[in-house]
Amino acid sequence: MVTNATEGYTFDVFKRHCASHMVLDLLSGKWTYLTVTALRQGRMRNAELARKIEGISPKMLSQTLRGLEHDGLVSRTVHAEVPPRVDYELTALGEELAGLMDQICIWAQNHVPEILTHRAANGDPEAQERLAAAGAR
Amino acid sequence: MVTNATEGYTFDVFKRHCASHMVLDLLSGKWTYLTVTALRQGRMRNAELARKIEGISPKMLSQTLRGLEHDGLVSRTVHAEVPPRVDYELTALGEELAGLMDQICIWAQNHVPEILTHRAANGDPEAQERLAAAGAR
DNA sequence: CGGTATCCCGGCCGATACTG
DNA sequence: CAGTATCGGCCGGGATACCG
Repeated sequence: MVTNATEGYTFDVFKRHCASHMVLDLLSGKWTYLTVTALRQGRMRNAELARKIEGISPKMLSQTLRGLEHDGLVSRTVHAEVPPRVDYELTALGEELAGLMDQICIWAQNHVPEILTHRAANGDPEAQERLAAAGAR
Repeated sequence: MVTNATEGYTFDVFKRHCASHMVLDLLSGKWTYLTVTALRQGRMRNAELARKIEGISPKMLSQTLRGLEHDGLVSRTVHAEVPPRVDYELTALGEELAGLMDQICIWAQNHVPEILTHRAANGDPEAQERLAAAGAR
């Protein structure tokens, strides 16, 4: 229920609240992000994706894709062949989201050193190690 | 280790890989997203944030903020007063990310019905319920 | 008021093994 | 090759109680 409901304000709060949860559902998965951005490169079959994402288990790939399909972000087309072949592709909806996600991905890429520095300054041993490794290279 | 390392290709893969994990670390938290976007409204104290985010426990708020501070996305300033007062504010770095996150948030807001429809079509009972409730209003 | 420590559960996710 | 079923560990995160 929407608690702080002043007149005329209710729906916006509701939308905010609802949207937030949707966003969380969409992003929360460990692999969702990688899968979506990987699919930006175009229609792709299962094995291809698995190779791109590197580290994902067949189970999680399948599971993630089903989740995305469930939300209408990814379309799945099965070809009646032997051996079986399945293609995945971003829908128009998914494409929009993927674009936004990619922005964040790019941002993250460009600021990795900066963030790493902050972490190291705050005593994160892993970050310090990474920085040292990067410096040594 | 980077497995599929062709010459000259290694570093990009490394960057991608590294960035991906950073992104995941940044976004994975259930509350990170909400906290960051909430902070977009400006400097704010703990209790204020707790009210804005609605549903977050003190523990998770604290924990999330510490994580963000750790990465240099949020600055924390303590005022020597009684009762104690602490302000949180996005850093320049955090502001950048917040802008991007907000894009996704807005996108999600605008596409809630669409996604809900997809989910309902795929037999998600909760989505069906929500749609019915929205329709009845 | 702001923050932490402790307990504990649900579910995410990985590994493995198996069907079509 | 695509996908599922099952088991199990791990940890995110909620509730509660407690310090400065």
